[in-house]
Amino acid sequence: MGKRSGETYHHGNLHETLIAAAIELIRDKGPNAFSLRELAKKAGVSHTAPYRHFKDKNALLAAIAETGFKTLTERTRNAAMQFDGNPKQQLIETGVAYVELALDNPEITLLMFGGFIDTEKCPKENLDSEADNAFQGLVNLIESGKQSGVFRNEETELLALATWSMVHGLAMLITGGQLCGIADEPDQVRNLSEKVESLLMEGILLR
Amino acid sequence: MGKRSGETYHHGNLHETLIAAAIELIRDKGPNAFSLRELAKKAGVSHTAPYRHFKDKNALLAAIAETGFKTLTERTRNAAMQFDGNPKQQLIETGVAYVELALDNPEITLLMFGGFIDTEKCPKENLDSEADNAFQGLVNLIESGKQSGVFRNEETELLALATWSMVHGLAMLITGGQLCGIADEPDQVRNLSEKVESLLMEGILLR
DNA sequence: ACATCAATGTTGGCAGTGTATACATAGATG
DNA sequence: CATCTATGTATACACTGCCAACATTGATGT
Repeated sequence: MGKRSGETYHHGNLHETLIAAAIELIRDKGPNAFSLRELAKKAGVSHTAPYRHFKDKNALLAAIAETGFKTLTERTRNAAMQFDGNPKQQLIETGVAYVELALDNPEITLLMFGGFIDTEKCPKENLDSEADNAFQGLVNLIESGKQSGVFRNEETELLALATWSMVHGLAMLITGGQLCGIADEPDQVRNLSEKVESLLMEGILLR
Repeated sequence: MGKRSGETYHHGNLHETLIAAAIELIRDKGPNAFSLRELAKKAGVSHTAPYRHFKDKNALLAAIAETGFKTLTERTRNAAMQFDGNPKQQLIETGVAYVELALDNPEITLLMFGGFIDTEKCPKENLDSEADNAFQGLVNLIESGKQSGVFRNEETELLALATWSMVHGLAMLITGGQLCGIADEPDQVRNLSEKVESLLMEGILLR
């Protein structure tokens, strides 16, 4: 008998509920101050119920980071799609999307890249399969840009890595609070992202 | 009278001892698994002794991050000094030093930039005074490079931010394990740093 | 020289944490 | 309808950060 959800012994879909509630908690209090017991209370279950769905706290955090990588892939892909056929603009918009996502979700971004999650050795397996997806989109974009003669004929992986480093660095500086006063508001961030990436395109050397 | 350090009731210089021991612990187990009580045991004092020297755990972490920023400033400045009069090389070596420091101290780097420390709002005060120092060195370097006609005549802060983002992003990707297999060994890292920064110099657009 | 004090260290305790173990419930399956 | 398995609960333990009360000591002033 299912009177109202929450009154039954079995929750129904604790798994997704936990992830959603955890994201909320992390948004509020940061990835550090996040506790499984508080999460369980928020979800209305006993404090050991989450262990039926996640091996341990780390696994839950990894699942959340995974969703973060998914939306990162989505958003950057969408941004690129809107300027199909214009690789330069695509690259810029991809970067802007990357940085803007970080600005929108600073705590989740820290969770994704801040070393909160123990990924044994090199995270080539589960978690970073998604991170690789985002990177792969960048690689494809650059490859096609090279073939249409927009980008230099350097190793594609290198060009992609440079671009990734640039936007990732900007994103992490912002979420880490290092750019307070310079990049607080969304329009500041977009403006900065565009300028910085233009520099990467044009180079900073005088010619 | 100081028979041997450790046998006296008063430790003598717990402050520095704690910081040093804490750095060791963090290196071993990461900034997340670091506990004050274990630190106290390692230092040979009771589990509340650290509170005589640091307001709370966060303050201790902040102090450690501070030392990290100090060595970052030192190392990058040294790297730049070795190529005085050659702004382009200076910029490259500064970046390499930045990334290499992160590779040498991944856990401390995560502590510095990974959002482990609660810095109230914008960390303009204590902690980031040092971070600003490192950035200021970069600004000076670029300013002089502009005046000697090596760098483009763009806003100095923007050029500096672009450079910083680039190396910071590369550093964080490495410490975050995102570049496993690509940048594990020191020589790989140096090589990658140089190439990536060269790209920033020359630009990635075909011309 | 001695009393006083502030700095530094210790003991004990509390609430909160992650997680292991044993038990309870209920939806699915034969 | 019996049984199995997935899911949730209760209890317990070691550990954590931190607070309050107390102990020790080197420095200070008279």
